[in-house]
Amino acid sequence: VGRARQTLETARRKPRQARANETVQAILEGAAQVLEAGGLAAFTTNAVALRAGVSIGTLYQYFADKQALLHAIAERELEAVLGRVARALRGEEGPTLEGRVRAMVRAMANAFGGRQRARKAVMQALLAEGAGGALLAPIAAFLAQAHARQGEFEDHAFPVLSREQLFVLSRSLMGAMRAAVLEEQPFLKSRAFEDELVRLALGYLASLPPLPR
Amino acid sequence: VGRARQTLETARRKPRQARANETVQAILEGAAQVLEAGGLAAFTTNAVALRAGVSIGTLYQYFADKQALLHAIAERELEAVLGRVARALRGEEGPTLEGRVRAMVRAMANAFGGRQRARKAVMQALLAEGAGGALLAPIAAFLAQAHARQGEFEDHAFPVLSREQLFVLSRSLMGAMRAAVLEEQPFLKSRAFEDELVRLALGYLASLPPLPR
Amino acid sequence: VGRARQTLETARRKPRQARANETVQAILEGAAQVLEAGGLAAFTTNAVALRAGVSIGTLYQYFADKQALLHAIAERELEAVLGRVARALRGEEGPTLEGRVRAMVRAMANAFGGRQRARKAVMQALLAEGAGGALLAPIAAFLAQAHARQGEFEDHAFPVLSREQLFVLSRSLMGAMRAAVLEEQPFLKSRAFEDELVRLALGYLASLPPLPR
Amino acid sequence: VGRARQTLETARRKPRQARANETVQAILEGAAQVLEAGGLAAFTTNAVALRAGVSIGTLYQYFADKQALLHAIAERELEAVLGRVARALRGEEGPTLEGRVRAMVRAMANAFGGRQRARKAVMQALLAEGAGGALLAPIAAFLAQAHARQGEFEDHAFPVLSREQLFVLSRSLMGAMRAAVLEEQPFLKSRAFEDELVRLALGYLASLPPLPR
DNA sequence: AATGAATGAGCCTTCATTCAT
DNA sequence: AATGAATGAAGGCTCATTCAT
Repeated sequence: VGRARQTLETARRKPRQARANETVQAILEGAAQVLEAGGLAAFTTNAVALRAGVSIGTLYQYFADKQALLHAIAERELEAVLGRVARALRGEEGPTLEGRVRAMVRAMANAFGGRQRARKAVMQALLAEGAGGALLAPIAAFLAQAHARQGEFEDHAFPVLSREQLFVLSRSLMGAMRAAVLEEQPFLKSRAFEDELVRLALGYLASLPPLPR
Repeated sequence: VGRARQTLETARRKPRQARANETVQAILEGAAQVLEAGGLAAFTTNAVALRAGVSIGTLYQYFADKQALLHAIAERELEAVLGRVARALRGEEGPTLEGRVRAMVRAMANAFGGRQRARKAVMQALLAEGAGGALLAPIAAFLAQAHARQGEFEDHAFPVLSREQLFVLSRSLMGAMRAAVLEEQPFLKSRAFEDELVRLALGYLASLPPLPR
Repeated sequence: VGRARQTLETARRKPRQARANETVQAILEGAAQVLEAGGLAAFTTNAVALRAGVSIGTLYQYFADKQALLHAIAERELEAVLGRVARALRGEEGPTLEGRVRAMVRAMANAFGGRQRARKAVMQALLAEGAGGALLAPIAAFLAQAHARQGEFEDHAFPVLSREQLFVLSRSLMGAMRAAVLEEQPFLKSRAFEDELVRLALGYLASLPPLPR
Repeated sequence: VGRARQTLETARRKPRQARANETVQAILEGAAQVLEAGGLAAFTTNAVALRAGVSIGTLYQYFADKQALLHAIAERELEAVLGRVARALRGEEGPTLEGRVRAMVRAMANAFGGRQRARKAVMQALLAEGAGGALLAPIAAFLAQAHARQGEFEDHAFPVLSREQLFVLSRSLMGAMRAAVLEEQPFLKSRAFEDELVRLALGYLASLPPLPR
């Protein structure tokens, strides 16, 4: 976003920055392709540069190191997903709790533009350095605030969730989805699968004690 | 030489295997220690050999390559866990559905003898090569057969689960646990966390339609 | 284009040269600063351009390569020193032999405007390519001519020096000073150090046989 | 020397160490050759390994990094010289002050087995990291203690030297010799040159005030 | 005259694996 | 059965230099 924004703001003033932006995009795209094609093992800076059609030196002009590149690609994809997830949770695609959860599930299932291996690799890499939490932060945040925004829900009382409950709810959903990705389950984007995920979330919420601390 | 050795083979087999077994155990233990101490990044074959007190050559006498070592260590730990998980599911530590689920959750949470970093590293490594599914096989198997063994449950009607339902139930549980490990959550072995996992499973089961196909 | 430009050449030369000169000075100053701040290791053409506030392309418009830049900076500083050294040797700051030697030593010790690290780095770089001798040429020249200019000295008979004697006298003085710079000795500019250098030179001269060949 | 000794001591016990020792020597020799042939610029770890006839991996098995290799080569050569310098200063090759100084000068002039470029390169490298002082430590130490050992000298009263005097005496000698090396002066090992260096040292000592503080 | 994006050769270093002893 | 010295492919990264604009 930072860079994309810059392009818009200063495109006129510094035509050179336009080229730079193209290069950055090419690198990110190349990185995603390498990841998709060969997973984390094939993800070398040289391979990315090659695929992106730039020199290795150019790559390092824009990304401090390999990790930075990984973060950038994660961010790029995440940005796209999170926008849709946020809209879903805000109820813009259906006001009921179920509607929101369903929309969110759908958005997550379609993350990374369908590049499952790349998605998998990025996940692994981020988890490996302990930055995996960031992927879920927005979802956790929504759930954490849901109680306070009780009024928004037409059909459901939303309990305050404890730390552990929050964790279990978000991670179990993600876990199921992640497993479907990693195991390349054919039903990943099916309605039946989506139904079960929604049921899992709603069933869990329904089973919570009426008056949690 | 080959023949002469063969002649002695039977006589020496026992003691040889004993020594060999010790060596293998030493290597596996060393591997677990290296993993625990430095994570996957420190997990080099040389480091393992050093920690195990054997030469690198010896290590390769027992393990074809690094992956084999990793699989062996995973297997060793898995074996220990799976035994307890199976007993839990069989109802040997409490006949109710909740009791079984709870015992299973507990067994899983205590896997790897408490060596969380090693557990995390092994998980990562196995996931990286797509072998992660193996971790869930026994649980999936149990759930798949639960309906058929309806009689075993004193307190609960156990529905037949569809493919998607089976998947969601097992993977969401594992996913939550996995995330707790990978994110090094402090509450991994807490009672509160255990409660929520049990609730997740039971809540999901309870939310299933009365008469599934 | 080439011709058209030539037509204008004379008219614009002055202002152009003025700007160009500013740029060159900025680059040289930036180079000195980089050298002083980070030594030879930090002395990259990009770093110099950045510090000088010009683009890397501009730097290369004025300096063929990194070495040329280094030579230029050495020359710039040398020019300043040599002027003072020459005046010292000419007796303009004290007519006696001791006075001249002392003034020379002082001038050398204050070279590079006190930027010791930069001085050290330049020395290293020049020595590395065997151009170190240039630093001493003027001094050697003076000594070589001193006998012929016997009349200039009020207090001392100045012997003709053999090739080896000339060499030893000049290089030992420089060597001591150089070492003080490279080892970053705190006493570099102290009076005590200066005294000893003067003593070294005078003591050596006094020990020469009365009638050298 | 340390390693050579080990070979003799443990040659029987650990034949493998003999091979290792050979390798180390080969690497050091290769390093010296590379340095001699192409100076510091050509001194890459790959070049050294190639010249030494070992793989790059082997090189790194014995030397932590490039610097360590440089230090080792410096140490190896230094050890050889310092032994002779020490003997000279102890008076074992002539009891008079002049005899000692002369023997020392000669030992230094013959340092590095005549490999001047290698010597130069090593000097530069060590100076570049501020470790240059070590090269002179033993000489400085001798001079520093000479006064206390007054009785050893049959022909000379040896004054106590101040820090600055010690520095000037040792560095000027080294400086002249160094310059002769770097400028590849033909008289480097001539008697005439040696005479002048001795004269420089003795002349300086003679010019010191009779009763220094 | 100036810019700065792009280049790519080449450097240092790691580590899985082999094989002679 | 064990040893450990040796190997070398491969990776991350730097930086002097070029050239289209």
